[in-house]
Amino acid sequence: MIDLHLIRTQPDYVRAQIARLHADAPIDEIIALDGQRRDLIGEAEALKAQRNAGSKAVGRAKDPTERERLKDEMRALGDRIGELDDRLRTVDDALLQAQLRVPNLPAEQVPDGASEDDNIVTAEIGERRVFDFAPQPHWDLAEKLGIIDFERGVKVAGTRNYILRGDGARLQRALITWMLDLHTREHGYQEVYPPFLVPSPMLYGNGSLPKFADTLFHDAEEDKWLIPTAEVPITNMYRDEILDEAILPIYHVAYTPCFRREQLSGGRDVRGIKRGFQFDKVEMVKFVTPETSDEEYQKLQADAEAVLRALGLPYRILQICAADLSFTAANKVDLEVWAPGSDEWLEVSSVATFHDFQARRANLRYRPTGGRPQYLHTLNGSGLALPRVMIAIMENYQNADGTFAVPDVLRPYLRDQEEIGVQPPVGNGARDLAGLATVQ
RNA sequence: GGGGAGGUGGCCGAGUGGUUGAAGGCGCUCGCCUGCUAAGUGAGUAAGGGGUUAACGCCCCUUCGAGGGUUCAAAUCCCUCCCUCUCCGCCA
Repeated sequence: MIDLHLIRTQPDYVRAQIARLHADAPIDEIIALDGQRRDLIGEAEALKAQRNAGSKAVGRAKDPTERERLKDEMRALGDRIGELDDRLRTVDDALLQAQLRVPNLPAEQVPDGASEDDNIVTAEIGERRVFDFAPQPHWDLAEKLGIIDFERGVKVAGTRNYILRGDGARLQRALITWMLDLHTREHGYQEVYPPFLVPSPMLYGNGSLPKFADTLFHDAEEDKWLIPTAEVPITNMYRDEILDEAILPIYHVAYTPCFRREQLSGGRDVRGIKRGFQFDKVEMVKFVTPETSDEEYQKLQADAEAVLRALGLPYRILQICAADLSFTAANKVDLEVWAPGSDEWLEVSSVATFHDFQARRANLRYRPTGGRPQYLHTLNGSGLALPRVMIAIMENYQNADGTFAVPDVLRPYLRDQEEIGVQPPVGNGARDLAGLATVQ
């Protein structure tokens, strides 16, 4: 949410910023409701002060007649207060609903633009490899090697599902462990392992609700949602708390699966593992003071880039323009890795700063030394999204014979294995079947 | 899933209808005092919202797990829900 006081005092500024987003927001409605709300509060509170004083007088009153007279008076007052409170509740709720629909305002330095076509490539890092053979897309390569089983994934779970097998599964596990180690050992993050199924307020807190309900998986029985990103549980970890300034900044990193009801679309995007209903991600989340927020944003981006650099993958940085900013972000860059087999840039990280937008929704505050509590700033960035990193490794490190090399940094995590080749057959003997029989 | 106990301020812990926004203690802050420290001593020490002020501040409302109800008046009584502890059951 953005500051109600800002909307009240500088509505034109707010409207102008929202225009930059090419978005709509119920600013007039909010201003009207805010006015009604404050009028009602003033009225109700004056009556409450009267009733509180009157009720004390009842307790002190000696004379029974006088006592009854006061009680009648207070009863009448109570009825009027009840009416005002009912109206206030209605107005409050409408105001909150309207506020929840207002997107975050873009940071000053975010460039204008009309659509995602106006995003700006600010840097391209690393050399794109020149192949002396035609690089395969990962869906062919991985299937031939037997490390991704598309057919059985679909059989088990429906379209856009796949099963990683053998070294495919190991590679992803190695990547996860290595990324977590990198961020915890070298970038100062604390690893956390959060719940994947959370109730609605958490999604309002990070800004996924109410706008993106149709892209989330919901369990009606428990009224809980599968997380679309680790950002959801982590951002809410400190909700309703007032943190000591001394403990900020807080850095967390987590590995979780992410669940998204992607809108089905035809074409290339359905091939391979680029886009699924479930994918794994290592996510970084920061809680910082407003003063350090810009600096922390730069560092966060560097932390995400460090993963790609260490893997030796060519990537580019995309500054997102105002029109393409997500609902919650004040500023955002995407990191896109080059996939030579698929012949496209793949978004593997989104690094965003939210200023106090999420903090207001989730009630995340800190107490400046000697001062009054105030909202802190949140930031997050993928570090990184696993399937697309897998794609990039397979496609960039592939050999002419259809195998591919393991990037140096991952070898210690794969028993020094140097390349991934055709997987040996499975289930081929009495040994395996005998083993299976004893498994519970 | 079933039974029992309980959820009060930064922490511990009183408090079963009215001067209790909440005793007492601990912690913390500022001051006094004592060569230093410890001890002692005085004062202060929740959040949110509304109003007022140039500002410091002042006034008012709300909040004792959450929501609803009874009452002139609720931390205190009633209902629903959530959470914690505990016994039993079940279970990776």
